[in-house]
Amino acid sequence: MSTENKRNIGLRERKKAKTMANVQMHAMRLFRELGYNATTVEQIAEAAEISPSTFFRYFSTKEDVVITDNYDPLLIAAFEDQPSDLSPLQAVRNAMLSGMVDMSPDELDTMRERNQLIMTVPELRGASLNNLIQTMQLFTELVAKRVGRKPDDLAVRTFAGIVVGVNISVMLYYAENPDKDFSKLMDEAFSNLENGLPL
Amino acid sequence: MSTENKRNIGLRERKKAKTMANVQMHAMRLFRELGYNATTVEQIAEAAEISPSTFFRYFSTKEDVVITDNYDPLLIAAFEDQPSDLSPLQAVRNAMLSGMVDMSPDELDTMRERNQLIMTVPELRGASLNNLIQTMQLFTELVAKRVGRKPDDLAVRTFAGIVVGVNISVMLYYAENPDKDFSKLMDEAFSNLENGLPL
DNA sequence: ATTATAATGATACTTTATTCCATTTGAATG
DNA sequence: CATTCAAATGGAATAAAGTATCATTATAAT
Repeated sequence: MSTENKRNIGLRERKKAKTMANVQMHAMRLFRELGYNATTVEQIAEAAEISPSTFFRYFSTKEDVVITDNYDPLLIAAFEDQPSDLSPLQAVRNAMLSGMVDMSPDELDTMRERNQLIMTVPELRGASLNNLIQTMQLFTELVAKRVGRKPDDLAVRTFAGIVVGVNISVMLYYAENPDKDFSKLMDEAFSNLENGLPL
Repeated sequence: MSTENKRNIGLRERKKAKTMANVQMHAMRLFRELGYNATTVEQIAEAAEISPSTFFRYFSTKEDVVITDNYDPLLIAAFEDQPSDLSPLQAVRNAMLSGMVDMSPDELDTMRERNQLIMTVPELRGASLNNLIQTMQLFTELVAKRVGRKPDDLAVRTFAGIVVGVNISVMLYYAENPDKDFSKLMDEAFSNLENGLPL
């Protein structure tokens, strides 16, 4: 190990990230043009100029090419940054919204298309919900820490489940109403929850 | 049409129901013994003494042999039976619990094993969550009707999402703690929600 | 008893996903 | 700059899920 080799951002890593993004881009384009099920991994691989085997090295399933994201670390950081005088619910709400406000129009567009595809295609919806549950388990840890309870406390679990439930309803609503503002919908949904579900 | 042919419970229908239950039984046994992924549809078909093609006529996917149930009609009926002076949340809570109290120990056992399998195997969890969303959409209609709002009202949607979220957390908790009483867990989780998530 | 309809089994086929191995490419070192 | 090492890649072979078709068998209706 020489003077500087801590950072993993050599040519190799940069190339991998580039390939990954490229594959996702072509995949989304093909899904848009042909439909998700009508598009084969072989076609995606060909469009991205890689072999099918390489595709599966980047994404372990066809679903993953749509599902894979890295919002969790950001979400965690945002949650832990929330002042401790906020209620857990307010902290979650702020954390979720903070991630969306500073998204470029381009990123918002990508997210919208992704959400529509995911919520429309059963396989993707299932995979995505599975993903949400992992996020939920992460959240359970964080919330437990914050309120000084154990992560296997049913109240903490229920809290995390409810947050996920709000997310699901908003994602579905947004898929049906893509012209609305996602962060506003999320904000509104959390408002309802904070106000004790006024129906 | 003769004097009596309204009821669809001829020999054919009875046989089908029997075959279906038989396939599910053998599938669950094999999944228990070999694991879900290590069990092939061919093995299930052989154990149940049917052909693979017949398997796919009963269940459109391998997942479906675990997921398929018919609780929705019961749940709907139970919800609509709730007195109108109850809040929507209380009505949902009662409806969900009413379905569980009169289950035989045998049925409870089956449900416990099913839940554990589903929550443990990613594919099944995804498929099951997808199913839950369908139930959620059903519920959205019912709640909207009950409170006199439209089914595309975000508040109604959020409410339904939250109910689903509670269910998810309880199902996961129950999979990890199979010795607890499922209906008690559900009751406790809804209590937390009604009390405004005391954390 | 006969005709019509529905369920079944057998076969062939497509696609997803996994595995193994030989080859290529980038990284690190003297 | 050449060489060595490790990682990424492509190609081929394989297994299982799921689909489509068609002949056969079982049930229902008259």
